[in-house]
Amino acid sequence: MKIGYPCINWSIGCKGDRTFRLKSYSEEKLIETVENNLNCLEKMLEYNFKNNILFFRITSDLIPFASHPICKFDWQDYFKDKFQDIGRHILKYNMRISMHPDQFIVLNSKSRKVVERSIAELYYHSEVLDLMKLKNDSKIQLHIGGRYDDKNKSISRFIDEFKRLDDKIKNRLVIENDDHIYNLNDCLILSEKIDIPVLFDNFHHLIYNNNEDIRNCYKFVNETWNDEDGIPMIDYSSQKPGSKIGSHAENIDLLDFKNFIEKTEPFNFDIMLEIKNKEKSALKAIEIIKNDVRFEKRQ
DNA sequence: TCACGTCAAGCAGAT
DNA sequence: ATCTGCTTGACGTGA
Repeated sequence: MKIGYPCINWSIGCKGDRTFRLKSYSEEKLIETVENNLNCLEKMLEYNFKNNILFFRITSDLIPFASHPICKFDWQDYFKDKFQDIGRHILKYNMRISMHPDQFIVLNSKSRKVVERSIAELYYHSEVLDLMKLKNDSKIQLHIGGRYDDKNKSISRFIDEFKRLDDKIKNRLVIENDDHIYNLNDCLILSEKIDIPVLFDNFHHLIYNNNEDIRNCYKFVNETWNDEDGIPMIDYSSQKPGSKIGSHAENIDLLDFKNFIEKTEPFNFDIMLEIKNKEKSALKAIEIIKNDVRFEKRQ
């Protein structure tokens, strides 16, 4: 059971998601920015290793405009050695990596242009993981997409597009339940059809579910991940007190987290904390697991 | 140095 | 119609 946080570390004064405006695009600027981003990524991973945080989500902004037509630069080749170096560290540290393309990536869009752009962006994500030579247990997590007033047709479009994807994307893609269109049940049904792992998001599930027995959920989710995929990844968050339903907490709610871990027994997962203060909450979560003998066997 | 308008990209739901 | 949230502010021009 690895604990992680997404994309940004607030403690080390360096973030790996620096970008710039399309208008100011130049190769020099791209190289300079990516150099910074990769160096910061390295530092964040070092910090994580020292603190036993062995799960991390790499930002989609690592290579700005990587999938945009304006980018003709062969960043894959230029940064090949650096990527390999980072990848070697990840493997040596026994870390797990995920990525999460942002809201513009909609594989089941009704617009062909949006679908093509989405595929290009997914390709970029898989290139990053491939350049680091990470195994297929490093995943790219995506929601199923839009509803467009017809869920069945929209799911069919997802299936059609998925089947046409390059194997290197297919081998890394996992689907995540969202909090208002496609819930866990939808993901499990789709998973059965195209054999794709389901990444369970407990907070989305809390907001949007089918009143399932939670232990059954973990059981079914668990079955969608095979040996090559690694143990299942889970996104964990809790409600920000006093805020709109669905707002992610600033700080980890230790009682809720403990409760959550207890309920997932006996399954083993890697847990991504979608909590705003990032590494601070990860450190607390790791303490909880370390100090509870019941959780020992699942480490 | 700082204020502030704007930023590659989609979609749904609230106002 | 327009705004907001999503995983998250921050780029960069103009004064």
